[in-house]
Parts: sequence; structure tokens; C-alpha cells
Amino acid sequence: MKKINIFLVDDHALFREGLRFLLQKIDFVDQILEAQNGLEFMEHIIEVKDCIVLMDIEMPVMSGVEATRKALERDPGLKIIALSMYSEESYLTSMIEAGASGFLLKNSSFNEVKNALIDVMEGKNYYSPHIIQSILEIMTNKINNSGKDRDDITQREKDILYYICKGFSNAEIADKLSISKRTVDKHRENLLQKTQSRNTANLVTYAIKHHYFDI
Amino acid sequence: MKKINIFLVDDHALFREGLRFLLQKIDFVDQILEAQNGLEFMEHIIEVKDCIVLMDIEMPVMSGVEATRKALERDPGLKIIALSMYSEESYLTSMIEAGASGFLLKNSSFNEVKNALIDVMEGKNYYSPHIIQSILEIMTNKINNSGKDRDDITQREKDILYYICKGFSNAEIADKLSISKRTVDKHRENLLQKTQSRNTANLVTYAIKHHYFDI
DNA sequence: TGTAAAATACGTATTTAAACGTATCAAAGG
DNA sequence: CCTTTGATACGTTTAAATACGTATTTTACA
Repeated sequence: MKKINIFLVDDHALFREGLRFLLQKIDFVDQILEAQNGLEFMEHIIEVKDCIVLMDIEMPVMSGVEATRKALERDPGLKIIALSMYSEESYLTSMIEAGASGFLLKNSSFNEVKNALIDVMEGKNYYSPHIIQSILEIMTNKINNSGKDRDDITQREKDILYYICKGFSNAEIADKLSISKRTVDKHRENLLQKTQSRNTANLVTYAIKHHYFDI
Repeated sequence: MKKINIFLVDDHALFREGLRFLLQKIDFVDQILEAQNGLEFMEHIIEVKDCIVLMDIEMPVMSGVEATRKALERDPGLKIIALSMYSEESYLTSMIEAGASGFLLKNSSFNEVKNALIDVMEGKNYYSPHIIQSILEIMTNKINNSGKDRDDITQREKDILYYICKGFSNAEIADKLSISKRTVDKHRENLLQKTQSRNTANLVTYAIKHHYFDI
């Protein structure tokens, strides 16, 4: 059997250490590399080949999504499996868009990780059962609403949402973006409607929950 | 050397699996038990003795803080080490109040975990260097402000903050708590001042960041 | 028991957000 | 080519939040 190398990217040393230990027992695993964030990973990925990356999403300095995107731009053949604590839709879609070959949850078993590695080695994709469930839900949602997805926040709205979460008033946001305050009012109104929020508090929790804004 | 049992309480199976594997290598470790939340832990802790608990804080169903408090009520001699992703002050103080014998961060090394276990076995407490740092900061802060701590949010204010985060207006909160709207106005004003927030958005991110409100 | 802190309440003013409405223009896509 | 969507902008009105005050009562605790 052909051997592969594993690149572990996660900011929690203890998690890396434990997982490394488990991975070392796998017969088809050769070298195991580690990085504690996306940037550190980017600095060393060039040196390695025949490598499957296990990539955490929430990391300081450079997130898993960004690192995945950048690494695949440079080497489109690279295999990256997302390893997340949450099955958040935004994470899922971001990582799929970025080009990840798989998506695992941290509450999955090590056996599942092993299966994912085998699938990805063979050129297939692998998604956790929970993730498949989420994907199906997103799909049916998209079909039923045929585009009119109530969670479909536009890029401009995301920008506005970001500044709202930062604590800027509509007037200040308008100033920052050099648009009319009334436009910001409207975006905010649309955001409230799309996220089914009553007010700013709801909007902020929504934004944080769906990772449009990170604390 | 006397042997001990370890009880791993964490909702991420993969993390548990890796850590279990590492712990198994330690010569003074006998049995290793697992639970995926506080409740599951509570149901099985009675059966075990000579046990050190490695307890995650953020878990579904029952948090680590609650589980620690309840378990120590029943068995005050139990040794519990908190294992957290964040060195948040609120987590730290909550766990210390609850009676934890130690506090480790998930980005610490396995060697540190081992040292913590040895210390706690010997009846000592163990805190991560980062945690010590946080404790010192809290202490100096408390001394310098001698009580007039700006982060000292009262219980009533916490209640108000919770309802604000839930998206209720001041009038609604007043109704819920059967007090005047003006009183809620005042509490809110004090909250803004104490948390150094400009507005609701800032207040909500503060609350989430400091775990006064969980998403 | 005396004192400090917390919780309560009210007055007034300004600013901001929220909830309606309408409308134009550019870009994208069938 | 036409339709849809997104971004832009404006008007009006009400509700809510913010920002200053002051003051009383209750609670905790030294």
C-alpha cells in the first residue's frame, strides 16, 4: 500500500498531540507534520508532497478556510479535510467552496478519521454523516425556496453586518463606506428581515452564531 | 507508586480518544473512563474511586462548571481538573468557585497534563502558566480598584444583560421582572458603562465573550 | 447597628433604530 | 432582450436606546 503523509493544522497542542499519536498507529501513514495555524501551515506546505491535510477551521492568525483557499490556489492537487467542532452551514459551504476534499466533526470517532483518509487517498471525498445531513437540509431548503433563501445574505449586507457588530452606528457605517445613511438603514432593515431578528441584539447573536462576525 | 483512575469528560470523541491514548502510556494511570457531558459523568462518578477528573467546560446538556459543583457537593474529596479552550476570567473564577483542583488549557502540551495529574495526586493544585498570568491580572485589578472593579457586574445586571441578549426591549424586561422600565434603563446604562460599550451591539459581544450569554 | 452597595424609581433630552413606504440604476442570468 | 436581484437613495413616523441628572429603599456585612 502506498504511504501518505499527514499535515495536522490545529491551534490546540493537546488535540494535535493526541491525534498524532492515534495516526502514528495507522500502517499507511508515513510522516506527520504539525502547524498551529493557517499561516504556519502555509510556510511549510511547499516542502511536502503526497500529503493529506487535517485542517481545523477556527484558528487564530489565519483561519482554516483562508489557508485552504490559498494552499489550493498554489497546489490544486492537495487534499484537505476540514476538522471542525461545528457543522455550521457557513463553515461547511465555505470549506467546500474553498475546495476541501472532506469534512469531519471533532466528535466523530478516530475510525471515521481513518476511513476519511482512505477515501481521500483514493481521490474520493468524505463527509461525516452529520455533515451529509446538513448538506441535504441546505439542498432541500434551496430547492424549496428556489433562490429566495431567507438566509441568503448578500456581500454588502455582510459588510454592514460586520460594522454593526463592531458597534458602529448607521451614520458611521455610511461614512466608512461613503454611501448614504439611508442606504445603511435599508440594508439593516433587510438584515433584520432576512435573519428574522427583532433588533440589534438578535442580529449580533445571529452574526456570531453564523460566523459572519468572530469575537 | 500509587495508581489512579482518570475520568475524561469532553463532548468531542476524537479529543477524548486521542487523550485516552496518551494517558494510557502513563505508568501511574490505571483505568480511564469517559463521558461526553456533565450529566453522563454524574451518572457514573459514584461507582469510581481514586479518580482524577479531566473536565471540559463547554459541553451540551450539563456544563463542566455545573458538573464540578454537583460532584463536589456529593464527594468533596474528588479531584477535578478543568480543561478549557479559553482562559476566560469567568470560566476560571467559576471553576475555582466550584472547587476545581486545577485548570489546564487545551493548547498546553501533554507533558503539562501529566505534571498536573502528579501535582493533584499529591493533593496540590495545578494551574497552567497562562492561567497563573490571568489570575495575577485579576488580582492586581481587584487590588487597584479595591472593590470598585469596572468588570464587576451585579447579579441583577447579569439578569438584565441576559434578557437584552435574548432580544427583549427594556419595557419587556421590566414587565418580565415586574419592575419599572426606568429601572431597566438605568441597569442598561450602568452595563454600558461597566463594560465600556457604546451600544447594544457592543454589549452583546461583550456578554458572549465573557460567557454571560451562550449562543 | 451603622455603612456601603445594590436595586429601585423618576425627569428630561438627544440620538439611533425600526417599520412602513417608494424608486432608480447597474449587473447578472435565463 | 427582458426579468430579477442587489445596491443605492429618500420620506415619514414611532419606538427604543443613550446620556445626563437625582433620590429612596432594601440588602448585606463589617
